[in-house]
Amino acid sequence: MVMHSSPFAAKLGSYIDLSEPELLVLESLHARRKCYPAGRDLVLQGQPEQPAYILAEGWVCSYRLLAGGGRQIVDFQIPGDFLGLRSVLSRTAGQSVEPLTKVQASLINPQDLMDVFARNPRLGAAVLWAASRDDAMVVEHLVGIGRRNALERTAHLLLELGARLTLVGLGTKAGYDCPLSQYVLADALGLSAVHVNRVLRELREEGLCTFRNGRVDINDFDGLVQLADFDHDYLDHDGPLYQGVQAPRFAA
Amino acid sequence: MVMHSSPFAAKLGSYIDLSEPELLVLESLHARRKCYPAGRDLVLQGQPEQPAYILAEGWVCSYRLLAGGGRQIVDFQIPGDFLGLRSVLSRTAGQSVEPLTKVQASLINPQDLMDVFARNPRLGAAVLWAASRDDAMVVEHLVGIGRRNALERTAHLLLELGARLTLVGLGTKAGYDCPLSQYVLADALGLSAVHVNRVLRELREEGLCTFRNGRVDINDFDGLVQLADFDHDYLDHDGPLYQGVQAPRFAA
DNA sequence: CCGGAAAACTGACAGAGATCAGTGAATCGG
DNA sequence: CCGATTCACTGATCTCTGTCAGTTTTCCGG
Repeated sequence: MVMHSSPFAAKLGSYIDLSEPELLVLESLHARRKCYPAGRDLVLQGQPEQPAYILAEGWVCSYRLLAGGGRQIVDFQIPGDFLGLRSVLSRTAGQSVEPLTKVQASLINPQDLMDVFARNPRLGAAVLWAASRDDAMVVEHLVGIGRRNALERTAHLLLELGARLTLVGLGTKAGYDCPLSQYVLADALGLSAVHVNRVLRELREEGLCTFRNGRVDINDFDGLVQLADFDHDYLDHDGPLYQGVQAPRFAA
Repeated sequence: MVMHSSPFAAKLGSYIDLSEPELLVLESLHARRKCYPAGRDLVLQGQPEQPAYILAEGWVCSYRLLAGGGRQIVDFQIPGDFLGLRSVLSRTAGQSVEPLTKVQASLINPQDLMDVFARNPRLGAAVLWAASRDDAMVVEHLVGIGRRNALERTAHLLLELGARLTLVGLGTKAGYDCPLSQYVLADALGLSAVHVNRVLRELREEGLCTFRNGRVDINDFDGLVQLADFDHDYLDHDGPLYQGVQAPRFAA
């Protein structure tokens, strides 16, 4: 793997080899990079004409609010991830997007994005793949909440975050920095904060992993994987389709 | 709304006005229509090169299997819906697709599909919108399983199915035919079949809706909507984006 | 460095839903 | 049309997770 200037390039670069010009194009998307404080939503559920961003630094979550006052976090975004890509396509945002830490993000002009894709089909394919990986993660969360118990589900989330962070150079098999509070974790896992606390304690006592002071230490990777029934495939299987994009079909 | 020859055309036609030629193109996609028995998977999770279909008749579910033997149904597909569209993009199928009844479906050649989109951008946009609606439904299921109790969740699913069936002319506000068993419902709702039974009884006793002998009768639509916190928006908001597809931006 | 606020943590108790172990009702292929 | 299989349905019990009501620890701005 090449040294990458941005997590976004690192992420795409881990699936297709990026040429010098392509790296420059990706860099150009970061032109309007700005800093945003934690807690103030970047995208608002139900609002039209919401912006899209590429996240350069910090953590973000996308969530849905319910009438009863509860919220369900659908996914977390980490550096290199798109924010609100869906709302570019479907006009109205289905979810809100909130920074969980101070973040740096680049505002994306939809038209610029389309132009980039038109001129660099491989990048378009890579982003499309990334979007479809995001969908796969949502499905995985659905499966987890529907069919895994609290312990398995929590282990699964911690592993998933670890895998994603490792991809952009922000984590290893041994652990990663994680700014999520137990309340936030609870909103993502469909649990109460109290129970998240109990579950984290159990993971610690079982010698599987330790989540403390903003740091996740994975003590027994294989044990965790087994407990969570964690299947790495949904995160990094084939990568984007090249046929018809990189080269015409008959050339294969 | 015009009289439509297929549920697929009915679905797309409810969001963009379809011209005569466009209707013919949609019809041509149904060329390889075939019948498939209940229970034999059409798409297999984890397998590469899986086919895609447009469902013409019958009910289908897409699901994920877990190591423990449980399964989580991610979504149901009804006539007019795409099957395995995602696997066309990402090479490997993330979910299996199983017919719940005898079905009729049209096998789709990915290349044909791309050609159709290239020549009929409005149809491409409409299908893209439909795909994004599918994603919104998955998110809605996630929110439901994470934050709604069994009664609300079940009510929500029954309402969602009703709305979708109504769109393609297979249901009304008053009810619809529904071939789902309580076991299947349980796999979709993240509940046990026993509890689904109890929940359905309660919905019946509360005078909200009656699910019996393959028929859902909605007795108190507004009551159900309120109980489920059902927000129709995620199913039928704006429809696809026209800008940049139907006409260049400056023409607006 | 200090005080206040947020986050982490804990025990006691309650409740939603799972599991177990069945009995009736419907459906269907032969 | 009949036996078998699937599906619908029920009560009793158990357990996982939520709720309540705190205390302690950590963090952060002034």
